[in-house]
Amino acid sequence: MSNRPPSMRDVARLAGVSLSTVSRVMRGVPGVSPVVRERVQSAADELSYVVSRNASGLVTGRTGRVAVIVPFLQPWFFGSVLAGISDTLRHADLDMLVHQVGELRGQRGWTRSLPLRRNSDAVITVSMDLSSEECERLDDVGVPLVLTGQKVPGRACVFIDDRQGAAKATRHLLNLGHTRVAYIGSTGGPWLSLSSRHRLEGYRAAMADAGLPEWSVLSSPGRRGGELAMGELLAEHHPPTAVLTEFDDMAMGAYRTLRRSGVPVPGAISLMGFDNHEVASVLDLTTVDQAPRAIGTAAAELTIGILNEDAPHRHVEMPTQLILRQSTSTVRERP
Amino acid sequence: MSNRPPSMRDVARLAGVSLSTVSRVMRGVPGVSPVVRERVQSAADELSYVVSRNASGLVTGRTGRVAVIVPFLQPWFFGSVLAGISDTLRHADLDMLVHQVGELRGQRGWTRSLPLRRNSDAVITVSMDLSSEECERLDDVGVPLVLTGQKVPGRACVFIDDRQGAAKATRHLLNLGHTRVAYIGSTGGPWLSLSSRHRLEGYRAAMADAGLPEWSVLSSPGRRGGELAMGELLAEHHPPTAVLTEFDDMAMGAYRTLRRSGVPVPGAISLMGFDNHEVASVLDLTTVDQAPRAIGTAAAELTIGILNEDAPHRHVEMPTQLILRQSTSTVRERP
DNA sequence: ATGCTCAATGGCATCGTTTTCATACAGTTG
DNA sequence: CAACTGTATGAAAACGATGCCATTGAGCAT
Repeated sequence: MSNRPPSMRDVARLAGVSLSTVSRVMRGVPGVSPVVRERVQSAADELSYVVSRNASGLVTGRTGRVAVIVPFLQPWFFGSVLAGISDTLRHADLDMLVHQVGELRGQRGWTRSLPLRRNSDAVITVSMDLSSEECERLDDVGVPLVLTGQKVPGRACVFIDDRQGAAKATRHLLNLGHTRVAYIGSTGGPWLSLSSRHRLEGYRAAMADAGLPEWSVLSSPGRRGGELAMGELLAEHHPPTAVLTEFDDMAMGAYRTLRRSGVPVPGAISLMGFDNHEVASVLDLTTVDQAPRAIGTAAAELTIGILNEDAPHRHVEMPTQLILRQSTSTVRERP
Repeated sequence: MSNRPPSMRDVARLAGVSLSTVSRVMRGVPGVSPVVRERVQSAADELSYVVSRNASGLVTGRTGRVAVIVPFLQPWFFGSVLAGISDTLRHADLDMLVHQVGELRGQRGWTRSLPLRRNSDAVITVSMDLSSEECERLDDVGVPLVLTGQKVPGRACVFIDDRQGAAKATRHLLNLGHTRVAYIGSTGGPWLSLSSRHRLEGYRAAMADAGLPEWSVLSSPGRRGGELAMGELLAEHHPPTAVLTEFDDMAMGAYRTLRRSGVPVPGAISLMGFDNHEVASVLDLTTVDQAPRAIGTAAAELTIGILNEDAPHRHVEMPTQLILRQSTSTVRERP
């Protein structure tokens, strides 16, 4: 293992100049003659020297890092958002610190347990659905805060219009001629409850507009919840001919129940999800896309904008898009 | 926005002690009376002070951060590995820096472009399938390197026995009475090529052991490749009665083709994947689990061990496990 | 009382940068 | 030739922690 990584002093010695000059060259600021600049550059290359963010950050007060807080890392969605964030931050020469909150959440003062303060220039939360109290706790860190997946007045946020997305989906089903359109939603989940509410509202609004009665079943979030909820619906005397679920994961559970019960999709029941899960295409599931990667990109851009003080707009609404596949079709009443 | 984050000096002043004492308390080292310790602690809490890793790292030479390098962030697999790493590192009070290499890979000297040097205490690569030259480049950073998803003699690695896993899967199909067992593999993928090779070898070995002819189709990695490959197999005069794919993603593509062609699974063809993708259960896909989260955990533990100098074992082989679901069954010849 | 030990605490140099200020030197001008 | 530019360069003081060494004072044996 190498003894000690080279310091700026080593570069200075090798190039025969002072520390200040090396610093100027490394930061690319003017005020160094081309000859010297060249000499310093090649000295640095020779030692394969890179500036210690630790040390420079100490002086500048900037760490060159952005902390990203996610509830969990496993679900598909977060990987996509992180991918967007990561790519965008790299171009601004910022590193990405990832904190998975997970089960820690709920413990009083989990925001404290993260070593954010002084260790990042900004904080991005991903679908954390923060309470205003939690927001304030994070404000306390003293760096800009950018939220995704929730809309809070006066704060920098990136979000989608869940209400509109769900309404769009519902209208798609209604346009196909369905009148008995049920909704499977989640309840009591550990996060996303705000988005849950909005999606349900969107469905309700669309149904009301069409003058049709709403029909919603709430279950535990996740695949299992979808399975159970669909079971309930099938047990009805007159089951629905179309079902919209709050997210693709629940749709997959519902799909499983349908397959096991021998109910043809979309023959007897049209099924729709929400999210455009990476495997929705495998199931040919009609769904609503929310472009998670683009959300990440937007959040990172917003963050960079704020850090550069040229903060333009603080609210970014991402579009949702209907993805039509094979799991929905016009209504065909069963005999 | 607050003026300036509190420094250790502020805490010291508030608690009426010296800098050294605060430092001792924050690091939890002995040599401070309980009374003072308590006083300092509450002063720190009041200011919601946390130590600056930047500053402490400057002195100790440790950054308190571990860099994780992944090819991409979107695929399900990486999220799971990261989840394992993240949780484990947190307990050791280490932060996780994530670098997505993505398209950068392949550019000469991509290892240089990452600001690793001096900015992390260790580097973990996830399924990067590094060449020995790339390894050396990373050694150059001067911090311990831990590889996952590949086995390199003399280096700290975490990996699974792909060969054995594929052989296990193949034998499962053979035990069900299948004799025409095909393999769908990937070719020319941007990464994972080593693991690809091993899985194919495992399949071949199992077939050879059973005295049966191998039958493999290589296609582009990913779902689309699976679709196409399965199309090819179905076009044969005597299609196989069982198909093993290199990974679940390809199995999903294959599954789609089968569904569209009206071939019942597992009625006419038994289908197996490899990875235990989070949605394999939705499709009731029999597969081989490689516990990505556990891989992450193991890699992080290995890293921590090395950092604490008590590095025990440098090679960790993770077990694979057959996950039996509904997509495989005993052979039933079609009429 | 005196000397000794040991735990608790404070002082200060140090880490590797940035930043401000001072200096040297070349070129221009009156 | 003196005074004034302005541009390169260097010296030194931060930044916020750690870690070594010195100091203090209490407890105890002599």
